[in-house]
Amino acid sequence: MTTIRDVAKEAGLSTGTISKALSHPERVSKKNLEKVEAAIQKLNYKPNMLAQKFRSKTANTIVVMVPDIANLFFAKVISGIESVAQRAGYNVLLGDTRDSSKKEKDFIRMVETRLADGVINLRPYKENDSLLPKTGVFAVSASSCEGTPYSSVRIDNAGAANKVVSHLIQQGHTRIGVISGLHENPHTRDRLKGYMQALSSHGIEFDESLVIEGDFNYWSGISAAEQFYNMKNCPSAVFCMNDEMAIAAMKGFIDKGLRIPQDISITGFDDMDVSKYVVPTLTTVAQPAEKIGEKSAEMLLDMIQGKVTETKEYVFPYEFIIRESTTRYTEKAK
Amino acid sequence: MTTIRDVAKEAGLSTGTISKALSHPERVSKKNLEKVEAAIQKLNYKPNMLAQKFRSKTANTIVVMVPDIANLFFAKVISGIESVAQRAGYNVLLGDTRDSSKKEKDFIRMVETRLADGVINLRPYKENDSLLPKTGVFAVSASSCEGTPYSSVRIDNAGAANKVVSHLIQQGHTRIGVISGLHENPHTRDRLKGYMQALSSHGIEFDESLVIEGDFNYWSGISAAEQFYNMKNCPSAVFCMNDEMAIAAMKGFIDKGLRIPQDISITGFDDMDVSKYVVPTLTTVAQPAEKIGEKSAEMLLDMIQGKVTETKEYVFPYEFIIRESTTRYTEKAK
DNA sequence: CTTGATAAGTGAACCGGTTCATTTTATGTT
DNA sequence: AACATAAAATGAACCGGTTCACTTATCAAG
Repeated sequence: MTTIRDVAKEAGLSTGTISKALSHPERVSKKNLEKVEAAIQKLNYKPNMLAQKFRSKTANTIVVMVPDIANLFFAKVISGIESVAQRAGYNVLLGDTRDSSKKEKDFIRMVETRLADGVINLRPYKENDSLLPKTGVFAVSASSCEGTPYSSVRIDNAGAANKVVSHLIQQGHTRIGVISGLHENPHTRDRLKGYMQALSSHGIEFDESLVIEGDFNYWSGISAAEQFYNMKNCPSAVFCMNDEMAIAAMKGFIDKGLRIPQDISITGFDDMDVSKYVVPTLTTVAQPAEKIGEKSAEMLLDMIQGKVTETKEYVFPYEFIIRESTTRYTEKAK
Repeated sequence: MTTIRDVAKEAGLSTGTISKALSHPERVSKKNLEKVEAAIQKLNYKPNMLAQKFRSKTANTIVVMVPDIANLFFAKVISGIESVAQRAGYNVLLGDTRDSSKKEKDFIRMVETRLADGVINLRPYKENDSLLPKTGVFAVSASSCEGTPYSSVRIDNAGAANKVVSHLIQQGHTRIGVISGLHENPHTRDRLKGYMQALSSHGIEFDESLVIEGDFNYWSGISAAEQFYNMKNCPSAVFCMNDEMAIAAMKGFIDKGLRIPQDISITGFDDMDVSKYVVPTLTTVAQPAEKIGEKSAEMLLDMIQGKVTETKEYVFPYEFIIRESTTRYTEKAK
């Protein structure tokens, strides 16, 4: 492996000059710049980035912790992070934590040990379950929830849920089912809050039996749909806490012979690409995933570069998209 | 920042002993091991990984180059890579290249400069368009095509396409349309080859006008469906080169009033999760994405660790999955 | 042709681990 | 107790860049 000293010898200059030629070419004479260039070419010199980073103590890397990489929503957030990071000359180290706190610890350790400059967490913050130390680690929570104790970017989940459910109520629905995420998930909590707000502000009483717990994955949507179908009094509309479960629920109901939206209205959350492919297309809430990623990265870089010191919370607007899967309530259901 | 020398002083030992205690604890006496442990605790010492990697010259990191992170197929391959890498103690650095060769070069440079030990490329190899140097970089191509000149993992794309199209022919279809990827894409080439083989082995003449070029994305599927619909002699079945375009085409045809599969049969490729959600569910080819990722990582690690030197090609079996979107040919079409 | 100021270049020290030849200590044998 | 041998510990050198106090070259002004 050729080192900077080899180049120095070849060019007849000192290592300091070579180093400067590479990082601050404007501070080196044109004549010598050419010599350096020639020597580098001749020796096919590639600076050892590990040595560079080690000495200069900046990794130019940010870590992104993802609970599940095979999730389209996260993929889009990452895409946004990537684009901002790249522009700023930072690398993005992606950590698929698979909800394992051991892995999360490993990635946080990378920041503590200067392998990375900061971390963006895509797993929503849960009280008493944060592995992030209070100090010494620059961190941003993307797609977070209310009450995250460090810098975060999110949408108003409760408000969005409220909006969706209010729309269903205005369409005449009064028995509105919910397919939620896991109860302990912070997103579930926020969105359920919005659901209940919508009911109460329209004078509808909350019926606990209409909330079926899912886990944000496909099969839980299918199973929830079956449970609803078998109720003596099936709801006329179902608010699903993400698109995947909503699409599953539609399939579940269709297989039972119900028509959507004539017999039952369905709403989702996230606006995945699929949601506009599916037949019928899905009424849902669009989260600006890519922008959430971009903003998170910007916030983190500002912290790393010392431009910002206090913790901030950025709340993006969401978009409620009405498509074919919802319609006015009519008597005929089931 | 506390260094190993601080720990040595605190424990009353030499740096060498501390270092050994951390990497080969079995070679240090129990008594001193405890002293070291105590000193580390007391000083809250975190070894500087950059220094470690710099000195030991192994980054324990592999780079994965992805043309598009927001693509479910890639996400699954990555997931497989991650799991193998993690198990071997390697980190995975994800590079979203967005088909930009500049970015690809940057990531390859990371390997050349020892920031990473090897690279897995998820973009299929295209002749005269490879940025990988012939030597000095450990590389594996995942989800590759026939004729990749370095180690690779793939399925038999041509064979799978042949199988799909042969099935359609056996169901009585003779005019079979194709929605392809971009012509220059190697996957397009391989799959088209399979399509033509199926036709010729059943004595059906190839009709160029039945191949419509798409780009693997949703809208190109919609547009292709429209073009087929407007033909004087619309095909009775369409072979789509990925699921996304197949789902789009189904929607396109349905919107025109055609029924699937009664009026027109549709097949996809990839078996995305959505493909079993969609109504009707999609007949397609399943690629073992996760396994492709795992195998790629295993091959790369073997190369890095010097266990294997020659370049290898691993071809996974594919799975042809018949669902609801295809049926026997009947006269009534359109 | 000095002088002074600025630009360019030098090279040894440094970053914080790991490594290894060498010294010290522990263990076993007779 | 004396000696051989293995195990443990030592600490200086090293990795390949960057940094910075210092020297040398350059050039405009007097």
